[in-house]
Amino acid sequence: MPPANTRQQIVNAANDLFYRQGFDHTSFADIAGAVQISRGNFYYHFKTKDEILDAVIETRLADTRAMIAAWAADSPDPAQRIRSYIRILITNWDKIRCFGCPVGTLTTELAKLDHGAGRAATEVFSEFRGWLAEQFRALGRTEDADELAMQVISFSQGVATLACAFDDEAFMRSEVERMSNWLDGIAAESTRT
Amino acid sequence: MPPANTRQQIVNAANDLFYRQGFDHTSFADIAGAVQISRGNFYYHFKTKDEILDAVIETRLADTRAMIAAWAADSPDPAQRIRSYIRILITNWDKIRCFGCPVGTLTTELAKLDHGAGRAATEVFSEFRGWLAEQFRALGRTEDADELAMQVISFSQGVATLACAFDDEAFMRSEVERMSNWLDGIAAESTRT
DNA sequence: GTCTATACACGGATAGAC
DNA sequence: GTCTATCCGTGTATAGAC
Repeated sequence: MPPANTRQQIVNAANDLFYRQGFDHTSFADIAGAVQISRGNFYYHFKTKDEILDAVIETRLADTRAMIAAWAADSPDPAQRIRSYIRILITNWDKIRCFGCPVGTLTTELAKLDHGAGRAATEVFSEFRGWLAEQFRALGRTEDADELAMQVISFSQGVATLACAFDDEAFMRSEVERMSNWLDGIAAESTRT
Repeated sequence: MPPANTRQQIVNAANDLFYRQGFDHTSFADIAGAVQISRGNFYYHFKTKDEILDAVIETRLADTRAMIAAWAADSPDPAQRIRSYIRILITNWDKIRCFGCPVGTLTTELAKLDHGAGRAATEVFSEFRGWLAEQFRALGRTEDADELAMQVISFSQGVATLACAFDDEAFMRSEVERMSNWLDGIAAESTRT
């Protein structure tokens, strides 16, 4: 088949490398090597490294929206939908154990670099946050929906960070289980009324 | 007064810069500038950048032990001791809001760099983990003391990551409050027997 | 112990041929 | 659109004077 759009190949490779090595530590040479393209070439597609970062974040934002849409299509049950989010820890464990959460690690790296794209990177969190809050609202938690959404994301960030540091799958699994039980409790409250 | 040991000054400056800018992104020039020393000079004290990192981690480990000892001296009450840990989020908020947790962000960075010192960095987590588990054991939770310790650390990591991304002090404070209430519940169980 | 000078590789970025 | 060649700053690290 004809190779996909070179620009998109660059973004895909950068997306992966920024996750695995960090943004700052990833060089043009790294990306060029992954795409099998000459270093000089992709200045045709992107003028600066920051432009690549912007494109990567845009891609991640789109991927996030697609993932959320898929979860929404999977089940109409709000609790089940929230569970889908929590279970990313299991689904992506192979990568998370090595590199942590792509969203959390990028935002903190950009914070340390004092990089302007930090706000854009945080948008990915906001996407999850808004959608999770919707689900909690559907469970009758109109007052604290946003707070609960933040708690769920915070939970997953903590587990990702610690489970990666200790490379501890058992801890990750027991925490997912615990969170799932907590969710059952909230869902039960909502059906009781 | 006579300037403190140059070696220690270097380590202190590196400690701070590694936290604020990240290890990889901090150059010798940055450290030299902070210590007001010539670049060439501190090769007398450290042969490589990795050696500075080792010294920084050693310092952090010592600082952690000192902090724990201070908390232990502050109160004999295990619940209060655990609360001291949780309240770091408030105490160090000025820095955490900008740079996250020093321990969590360093371990994840070193994981991405595939740096050998990652294991040493994780030791700082282990120090907290062991001590927190002791406190939960003192509260009668002999079975799941270590798991609870991990939950507390995981909690603080999640809050640090999210509160930093959104620069949201209110969220951090409400979460510290929630965790504190959870702790009260555990402490109450222990006195009931 | 501290400095200056310098070696040398790698980083991002540009020019211009094909 | 893709390549080669190249510029220039910065990064780690060394040599050697003081």
